[in-house]
Amino acid sequence: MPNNQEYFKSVLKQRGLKVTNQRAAILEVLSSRPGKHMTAEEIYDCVKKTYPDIGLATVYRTIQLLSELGLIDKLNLDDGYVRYEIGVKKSEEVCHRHHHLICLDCGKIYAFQDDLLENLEKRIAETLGFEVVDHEVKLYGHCKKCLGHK
Amino acid sequence: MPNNQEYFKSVLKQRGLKVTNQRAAILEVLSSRPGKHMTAEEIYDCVKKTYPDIGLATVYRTIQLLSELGLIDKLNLDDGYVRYEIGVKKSEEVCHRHHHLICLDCGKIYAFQDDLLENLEKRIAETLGFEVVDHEVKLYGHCKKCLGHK
DNA sequence: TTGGGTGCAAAGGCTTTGCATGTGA
DNA sequence: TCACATGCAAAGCCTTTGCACCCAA
Repeated sequence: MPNNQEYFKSVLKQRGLKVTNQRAAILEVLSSRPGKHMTAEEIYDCVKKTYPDIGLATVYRTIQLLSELGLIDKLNLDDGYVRYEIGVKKSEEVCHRHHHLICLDCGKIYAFQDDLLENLEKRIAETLGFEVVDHEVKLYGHCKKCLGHK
Repeated sequence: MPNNQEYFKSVLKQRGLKVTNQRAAILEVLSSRPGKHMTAEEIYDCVKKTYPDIGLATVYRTIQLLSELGLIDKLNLDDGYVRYEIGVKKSEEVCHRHHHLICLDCGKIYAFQDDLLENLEKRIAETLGFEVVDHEVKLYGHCKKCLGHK
């Protein structure tokens, strides 16, 4: 994913931060697995294959940085792990975060986009005076595959 | 909230579990604060006023139990604490969980009900074959009060 | 050269668990 | 009576932090 790497480098330089092999390797791991939600430990294990000397602390520090830069998205499934996936934002415009379908049977996570919430947010702004700037939607249920197995 | 307490007792007995003072006290704390989202520590501090000998472990064990029984709802704001609030379910029918508006400025949490998601869920079932049974929606932004302060 | 970055180990902080004692039914 | 519940303290577990060394710019 050279696009991501180039953009990544420019953002870092812009902030006076350094482009290190570790940071590039971590971004590469996530970039090469779009839609995959990885824990810090999983990222650590993957990066170690190409960069054996990396430390877990660096992984934590880097995913926090990448998250702040908006390059990766955070997902919390309340199972004790915070997961990360490569961001889908392609422009500088406001990009509504995609939502997640979580299968209660197999644990698989599906993503979907929907603009339905825009109406809701508009209504909330009108009635409650609350200005929504971000949202997180998680739908739990049973996926097609697991329903078929019954 | 005698209604909650009665229902609570019947559910426990039904499962062969005991109605202890500690459990009743914890439920009472949450019942008397509808819409308030409390951490385990906050519940612990409140319960200690009426039941000084209670242990923090009991609070954790009880909120887990109450959550499994569907009497209280869990809310995770990703700040390191899991919060709980008294459930709003009043009947045995499927009751869609209410949603939360979280102010990024003052941290206050507002609740709202909306049936908008039903359309979305129906569409997801039709197009993806995914059967939604529960959902969690969090909207982040700026509340009326904080917007006024600017 | 040099200030940010990294690795390692230790510390943090919320939550769970083991075990002996207590108690509701 | 007796299985379930509680309190205390210790352990678990994910994540963060301190510090000396390293390295991209």
